Amino acid sequence: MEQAGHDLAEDAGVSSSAVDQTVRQILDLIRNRAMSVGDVLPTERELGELFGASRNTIREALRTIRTYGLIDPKPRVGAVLADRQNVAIQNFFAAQMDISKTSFNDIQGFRRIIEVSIGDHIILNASVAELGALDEVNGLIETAKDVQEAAQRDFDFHMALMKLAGNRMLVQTYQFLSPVIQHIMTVGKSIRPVLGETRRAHGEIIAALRARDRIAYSYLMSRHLDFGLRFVPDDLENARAAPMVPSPDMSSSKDLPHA
Amino acid sequence: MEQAGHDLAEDAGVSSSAVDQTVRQILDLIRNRAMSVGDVLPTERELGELFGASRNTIREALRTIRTYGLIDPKPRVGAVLADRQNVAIQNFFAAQMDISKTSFNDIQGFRRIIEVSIGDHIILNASVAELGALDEVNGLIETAKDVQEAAQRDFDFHMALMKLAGNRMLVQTYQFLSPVIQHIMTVGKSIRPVLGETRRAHGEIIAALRARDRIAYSYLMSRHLDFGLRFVPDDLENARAAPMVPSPDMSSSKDLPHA
DNA sequence: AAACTCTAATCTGGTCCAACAAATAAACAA
DNA sequence: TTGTTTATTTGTTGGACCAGATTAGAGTTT
Repeated sequence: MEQAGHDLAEDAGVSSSAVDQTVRQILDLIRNRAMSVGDVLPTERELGELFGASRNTIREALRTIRTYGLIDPKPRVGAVLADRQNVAIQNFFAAQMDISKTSFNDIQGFRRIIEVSIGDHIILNASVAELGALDEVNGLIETAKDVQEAAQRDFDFHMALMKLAGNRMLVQTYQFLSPVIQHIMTVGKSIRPVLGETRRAHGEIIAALRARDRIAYSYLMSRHLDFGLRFVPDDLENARAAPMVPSPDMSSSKDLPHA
Repeated sequence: MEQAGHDLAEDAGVSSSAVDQTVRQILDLIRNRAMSVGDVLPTERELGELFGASRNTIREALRTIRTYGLIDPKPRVGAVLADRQNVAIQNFFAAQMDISKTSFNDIQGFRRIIEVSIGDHIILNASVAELGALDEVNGLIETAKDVQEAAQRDFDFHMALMKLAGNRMLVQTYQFLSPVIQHIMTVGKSIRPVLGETRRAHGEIIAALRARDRIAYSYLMSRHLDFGLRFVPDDLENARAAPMVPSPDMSSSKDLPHA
């Protein structure tokens, strides 16, 4: 049976499909040329000539890279290196159909494991000034105009905590999960909007950190996360009302600054 | 900084590209027919006729769904509904994160945070039989013929622990880091090969779990990780592990070092 | 007649090709 | 400056062929 027990790279056959090879080649191209966001890839025809593949093959490879949120093709310009992984990840999770209970519980459980246990690191690393900045971030929560912005502020606070732990892998992982976490927050807040309570809970957490009280931190953070999760329904089906299922790809969304 | 413009919910994508529409249609098809893993989608030609799109468009849409890990096309059969999100999520991981920018200390610190704090979850979730299986995995360590295999066995033990915690996100994250972790282990063991000590330390950890003693687990695991880290030099720049370039799709995921 | 073997037709995804449509950056004209 | 044209690029289509696996069937053997 197909079980996850096996390691990846079992057959490691050198012969993969032309599209897969092209994906690798394009990613290598991006890496070797040290391209960054905003740069444009060669045109599809040029890539085809470069790698000896037809334009259809190139397009399928670009479609994969595009699904990762790494590029955003524009007519007349080419594929622009993009930074839309958050949208891509959101689409990824939205495409999973059994996303309802298990996956969200997994992610919340993952948060719980991480956030509760970083107290020690924050206590060791964070300065008084940094804790003050935390207070400032927390204060913004109640200025949110709508549910989505409130979720954004809430997430900002937890992300600020992550950063204080002083571990980049931690921050990257949390960043990776940010679309889903914010979605969970949005759903929870739209069901039960209690910005004041959230702010107070965050404040208590900050106070525990100021007192360098790791026991209090663990308790308060654990309680805070449990409380938030309580109001997330088991079936997130109606959650589709929230902006969880945008266009499958990024579809060159124009980021109008004011619209 | 992240651009604050959240464009997710605004236009709801009334007029997206044909490929994007097709992706949605195929996903809807899967949902409406209540298809599950193992079922086969209609052929590309049939889908094209069904949705009024050319086969190339269908193929690009399928390529996206494939990148999500939802299907696994097989010649002469069709696109089989698959359950390869674990591989897919790793590719998304790799596409977003630049491991090279995180130091090995970051990754070890990340391990420490996770592995030390999952004791509670293992104590709650793991049965006696599962702890016995853990013993079995641990016993294989001293059968390793070379350093690399020893690192593999060592990693297997820690991965088995992760799985006992009962959180898939955790397992996927650990799986994603496996090349780097195993590399660290390999370096450490080649500097100071102490398979017996490792096995004994693991045994103590298992004993703590059997006794449902969370304090002992935290202490022993923490000591174990610190001990292993002590013999890893700080700069592992020259000895990079496998590159973290994502395998394009799930088909035959291979982590061959380039060059 | 029934069972087995080998072969050819058939169906699938994988790849390629040529063309046209739509969008738009850039050059150009008013 | 403003509107228009042009050229280039992606988006989409319809077709073609290939490699490989499955299937149907003819032929052979029991």
